[in-house]
Amino acid sequence: MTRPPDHPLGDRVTVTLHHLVDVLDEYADHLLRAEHGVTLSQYLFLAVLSDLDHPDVTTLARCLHVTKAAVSKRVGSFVAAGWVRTLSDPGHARRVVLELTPDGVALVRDAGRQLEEAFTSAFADVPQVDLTALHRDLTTVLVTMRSALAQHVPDSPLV
Amino acid sequence: MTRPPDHPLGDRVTVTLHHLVDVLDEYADHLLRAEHGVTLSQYLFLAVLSDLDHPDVTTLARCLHVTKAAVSKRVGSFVAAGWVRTLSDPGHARRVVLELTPDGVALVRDAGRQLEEAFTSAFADVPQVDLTALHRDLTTVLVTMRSALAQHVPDSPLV
DNA sequence: GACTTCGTGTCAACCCGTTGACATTCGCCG
DNA sequence: CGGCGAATGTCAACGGGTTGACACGAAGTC
Repeated sequence: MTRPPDHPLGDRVTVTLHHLVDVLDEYADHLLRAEHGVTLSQYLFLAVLSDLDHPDVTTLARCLHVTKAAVSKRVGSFVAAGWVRTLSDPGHARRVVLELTPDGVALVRDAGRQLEEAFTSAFADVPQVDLTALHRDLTTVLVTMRSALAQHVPDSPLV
Repeated sequence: MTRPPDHPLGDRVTVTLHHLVDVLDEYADHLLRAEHGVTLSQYLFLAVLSDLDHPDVTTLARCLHVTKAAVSKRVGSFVAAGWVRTLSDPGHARRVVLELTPDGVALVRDAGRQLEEAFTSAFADVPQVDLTALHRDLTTVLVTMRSALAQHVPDSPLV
């Protein structure tokens, strides 16, 4: 331990949070690759799309918390993989409307269910902590930090 | 809400965790850019380097939880910015040893202190939750999920 | 000394994100 | 009708990550 008293990487809680989401993501990513041949990033794209009703590129980008350029670049590979179809709005020539193919719907359904089961069974191995209370506290911290962010960075896409 | 009962994105807690780290990172990134002209990613590179004693590329990569190729590519820009120096091990011709310049040391010290202050003051605005207990519970969940990950992905860099 | 094996760093190709610029289209208003 | 601002999607250039291949040096073995 080079410097025990002052930790240079921000408060320790932030480090633990990062580690936790890294582990959770790696776990989900491995399950999705092995069982469904998709990346976690790809699954999230399709899952968010499945919750929307024929969004355009801009709307999907906002819901994914990324830029429209990022979505625009990825659409091609999803269409090539057979999970997504692009439609054109007859009333708005520049709009590109997105929808899942039947294959995409099935993938999101099956992968989502399996992911749900895996995480609930994994979380069941932590009886010492009250997950509902933990979630509530995390939400409280989140809203506080979000307002703190809004004060310092008013035009952030996360607020 | 298209599907209220079953959430396809894994348990809600995971979503909240992602949002929280996103907000925390954005907050830190904005502070570092405005006050010190560095990205959060750049600061983390330098801060981890500052905690090690003349590591080589492979060692720093392991501590950053990235591949050595990722570190190898970034070193050049850090040297060009004047924060990092590269040394060569006289007893090991292929090793590239890294160290901070005085500028790099000062940057990590100043930015780290300011980051620490900002986060402690922000967390002080959440008196409703016991941060120590929250941290303890998060750590408990982390170790459980890490062992769950180790069971499914034995050769993961995170375990 | 020659051989194999391992460790180390670099490279190319790719994935995925950003910003800034751009052409096109929509919609409003004079 | 004409013009002009806002919205939309795409592109190039870049930051930063990965994997797989590779060249080279270190080290043990025959």
